[in-house]
Amino acid sequence: MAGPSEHKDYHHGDLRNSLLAGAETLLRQRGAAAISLREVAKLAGVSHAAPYRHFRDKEELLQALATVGFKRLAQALRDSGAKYAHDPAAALLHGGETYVELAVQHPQMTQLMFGGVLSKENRSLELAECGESAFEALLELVDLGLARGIYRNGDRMDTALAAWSMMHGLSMLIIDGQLRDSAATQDQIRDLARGVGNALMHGLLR
Amino acid sequence: MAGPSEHKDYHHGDLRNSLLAGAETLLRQRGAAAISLREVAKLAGVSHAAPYRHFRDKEELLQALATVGFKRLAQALRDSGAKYAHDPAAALLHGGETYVELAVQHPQMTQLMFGGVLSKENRSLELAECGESAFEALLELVDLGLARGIYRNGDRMDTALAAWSMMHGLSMLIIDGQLRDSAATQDQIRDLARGVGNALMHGLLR
DNA sequence: ACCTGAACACCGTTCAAGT
DNA sequence: ACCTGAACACCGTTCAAGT
Repeated sequence: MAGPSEHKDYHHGDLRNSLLAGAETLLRQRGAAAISLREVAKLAGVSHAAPYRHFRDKEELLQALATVGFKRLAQALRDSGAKYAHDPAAALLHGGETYVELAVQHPQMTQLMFGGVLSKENRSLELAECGESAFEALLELVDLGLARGIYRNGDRMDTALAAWSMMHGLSMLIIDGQLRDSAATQDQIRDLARGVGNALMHGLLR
Repeated sequence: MAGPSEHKDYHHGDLRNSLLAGAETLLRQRGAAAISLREVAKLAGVSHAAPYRHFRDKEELLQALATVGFKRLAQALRDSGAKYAHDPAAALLHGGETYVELAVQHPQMTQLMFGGVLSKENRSLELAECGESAFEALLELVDLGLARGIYRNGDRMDTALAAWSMMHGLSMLIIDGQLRDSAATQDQIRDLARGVGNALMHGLLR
């Protein structure tokens, strides 16, 4: 578990990953806004200027961190597709539930990914790719249903966007504390996700 | 247009509102994260310690600013209800479109209101009341439809939450730039809102 | 190559002091 | 009552200098 180098001069063989690990700790503990490059450097046992050898600026470190979140999300959605391949409606519903549960379990990460923390321009290629990969995982869930003809609308984008909006909106409302009274426990959150999932599938109208 | 006082000693009869106006300017120009109390004070022509006479800390100023946004939102939803009182489905759809348009027109304000900028605890009474007032305006839109029996689910909370989640999610995805390609123009945004509104009303399933 | 330490221009917040 | 100016402990970023 010790560092790969025995020299005293350079404390790290892999400072970049040490910095990312420290940043994720701060993210979990105190949120994206409380991540300071100087504290991340201190956690890694290095001077406050050292991070600039590995990241152009703070933004680049935050983008690298958000990438982890998008990878996690894409994987979870693909798992839903694999698990319910025989029942495409259940696959989409389960994917939605998973989306909300993941967001609520990692609220700070979700806010970093979707909360306007990162600049809209200058997004790194890797971040863009991981975001698109997560969206593609959703599209594949939709395609399962389209292949069986279960959806009213044949446009995969329309169907995917409606599902994404519904589950994303519920997630953000819970995370931001707008539903504090009715989303306190994990059971309540699952029920909320199922409720809006049901409305998504069958519609509000009689 | 000049200050209400002729004295040179105190530049403001209403420093509190001058500070709020300056903060809103910074919010629009550069986002919530870029609001600094020191710059707000400079915009009002006052020392950097003066704001502390009117706000306990930066958080309190930001909360006062977010209150304005919630009032605007509540009013817009009530207008939809008044305009389409005879057609409750249209009222809810129009309310949803308005929600998205308002969010896209004021992205920085929306992120201040819903983006995890404000602390979840210590929310001022006024902010909480304005948030609840906006939610009540949504519930009244739902009640119009319940009175005519148009909804499958008789629970007003379930219906309201599904509608809110859908429109809130779409708004946040657009604002955060996740739909950059397909939400560039105002017309495209209206079409997206109508598309998910249609899915909300009729459901994804055939 | 990789890191340090000083420096610069910022922050939020506090507090004695002025009028 | 209302505001100022100095002070403190932080920031992100840059850069000459060390090994």
